[in-house]
Amino acid sequence: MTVETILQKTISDAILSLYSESIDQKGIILQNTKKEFNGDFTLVVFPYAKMAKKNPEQAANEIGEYVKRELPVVSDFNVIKGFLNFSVSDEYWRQFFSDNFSNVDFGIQSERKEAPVVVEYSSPNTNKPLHLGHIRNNLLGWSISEILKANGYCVKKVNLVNDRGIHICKSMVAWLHFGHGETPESSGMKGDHLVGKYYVLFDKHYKKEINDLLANGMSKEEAEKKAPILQEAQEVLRKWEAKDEETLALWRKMNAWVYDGFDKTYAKMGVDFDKIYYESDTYLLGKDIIKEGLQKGVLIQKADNSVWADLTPDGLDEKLLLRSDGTSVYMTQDLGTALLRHNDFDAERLIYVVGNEQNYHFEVLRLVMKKLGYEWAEKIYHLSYGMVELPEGKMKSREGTVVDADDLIDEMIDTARKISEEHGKTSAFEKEEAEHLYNILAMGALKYFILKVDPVKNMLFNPKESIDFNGNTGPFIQYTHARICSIIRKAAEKNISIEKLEQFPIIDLSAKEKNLIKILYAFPNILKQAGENYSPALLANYVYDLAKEFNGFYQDTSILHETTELQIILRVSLCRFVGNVIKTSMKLLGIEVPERM
RNA sequence: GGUUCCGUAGCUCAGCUGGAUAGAGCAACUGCCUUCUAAGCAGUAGGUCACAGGUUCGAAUCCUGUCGGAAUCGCCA
Repeated sequence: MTVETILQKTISDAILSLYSESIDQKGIILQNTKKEFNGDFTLVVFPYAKMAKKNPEQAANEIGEYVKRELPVVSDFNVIKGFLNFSVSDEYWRQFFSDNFSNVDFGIQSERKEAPVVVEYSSPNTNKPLHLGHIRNNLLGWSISEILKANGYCVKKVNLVNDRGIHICKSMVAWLHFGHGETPESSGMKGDHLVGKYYVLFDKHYKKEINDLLANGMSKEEAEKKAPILQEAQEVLRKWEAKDEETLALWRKMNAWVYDGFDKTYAKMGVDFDKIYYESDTYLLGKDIIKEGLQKGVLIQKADNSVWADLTPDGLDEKLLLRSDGTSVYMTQDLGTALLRHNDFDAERLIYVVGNEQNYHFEVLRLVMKKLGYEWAEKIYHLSYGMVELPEGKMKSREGTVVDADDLIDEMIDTARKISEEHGKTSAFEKEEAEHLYNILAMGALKYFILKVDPVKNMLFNPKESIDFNGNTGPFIQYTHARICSIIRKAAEKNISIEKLEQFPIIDLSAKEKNLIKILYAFPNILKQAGENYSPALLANYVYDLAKEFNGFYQDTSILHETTELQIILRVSLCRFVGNVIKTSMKLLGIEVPERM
């Protein structure tokens, strides 16, 4: 039990005994006392003062007296206007500190919850390489999965690869026309980039054909449909659906190239999956559900045989679920895969990490599922995230303003190398060790930069200026960790053993030490909130605050000097604690922390 | 036009379920490397929390409206 829960309970008792009002202890909200005031936890008493029909100050004093009398851990209290500030005894903080400082799993929930949480993320198309938008998706999906695991959930990370459809056929057609048998081996290109190259070539050629047709007097709309290369792609799609062996062989070959490329990018980003679904296996799913819905009469069939869901009662419009020719649309498939996933995992929650351009889609998905009688539709949660914008505006593939994931990562590594060498940081490093460090720093900078922003918000990414190594950045936190490791190494050289903690209670904590301990104390709660809100940003901003606070402490405290051995032990232990929490937080964000840099 | 989301310092972002004097970083300016790593620290300056109403002891936070920006409203995925 934490002090907060004990305080809540006692306050609840106090209100009951003083004012005969019963308030659930969970409804008693405590906040951390602001730095400018004395105390550790603050109760805002205005609501209870009203209840007690007394003025706030009087009520605060009464509650304060009661709590101080009943709770030995509360050493004192003070009242300012309607704010009741409790001071928790130093013994409590020291005890908390010595109980937890060496716990590498501090804050991690060890009790396992039974039902899994399924997190779908990444979900790439196989016709082009991953770009900056995918990076946000992948980092968010991976990190939130790890955060949920740390909160005791059994998490299944899944990827639904969109491996079929007109887009991949476009790449195939272009490759047949212009490829001359080019392969990743023959060209030295990464497979996904190679296939992407042909997708771009297709588009170029397609545009040219449209222009030619326009020049011949055809309408724009017609030209877009009649362009020969597009018709060819559509023919390839028909052949694919008819399981034409030659088409399938090419499709398999080119997809294999792409997967090979994706795997490399995923590995660089450090993300992984427990299960991969392929749309080619699932794209026919969902039709049965629709039929069932028709029989139940919750869906409507129009004269042309197309099937619709009427969502006007829910404030939306009508949504197509089956085309007039009986083929399925995106929504049909998603209905099917949702059911499949529910059956596969019997999950407590189905999380989809998908961009906010699909907010409407998921709203409809949930509503239709419910209409069809699947109560578990409420378990579907769309973890929606905003777009990544560039200084020039939106990323547009046609205008070539897309930031390629692999290019960006390489560029980051170059930057890390350049800056590190300028600082002369790695002159003593072996070459291999230095390269490894540049890698860690580059990915740390990139990941932290993206994860620290609230997912719902669109974010701006300036490739030239945004990725920095100073200030609120990944490398700053990594740097803090490296210095902590350095202190612990030096302490070991001085034969300072931090195991002698039973001696701690006789040492007074300085204000700065106490402040750090209070920040550390908050970690489990932050972790829980990050899980509940599906927001790695919460954790990222917390760990920055911690690192910043530690740096201030580091600067004006002689951790290893000019003091008694016991004080040194205490401070080194504090370093250990801060280091552990930084390491854990960063790990959950997917960021490695080096021991020296 | 309908719906949803966003709007906080010059720029990029925090601000937990309403609480005390709105916080960081970057950029600018001042100091600090003989002392555990200066990728750092301390400080100065920078705000009508888009705007207007409302709710209440109390609003950046909740409600309504207005103005800006984004997304979406395809028999594309």
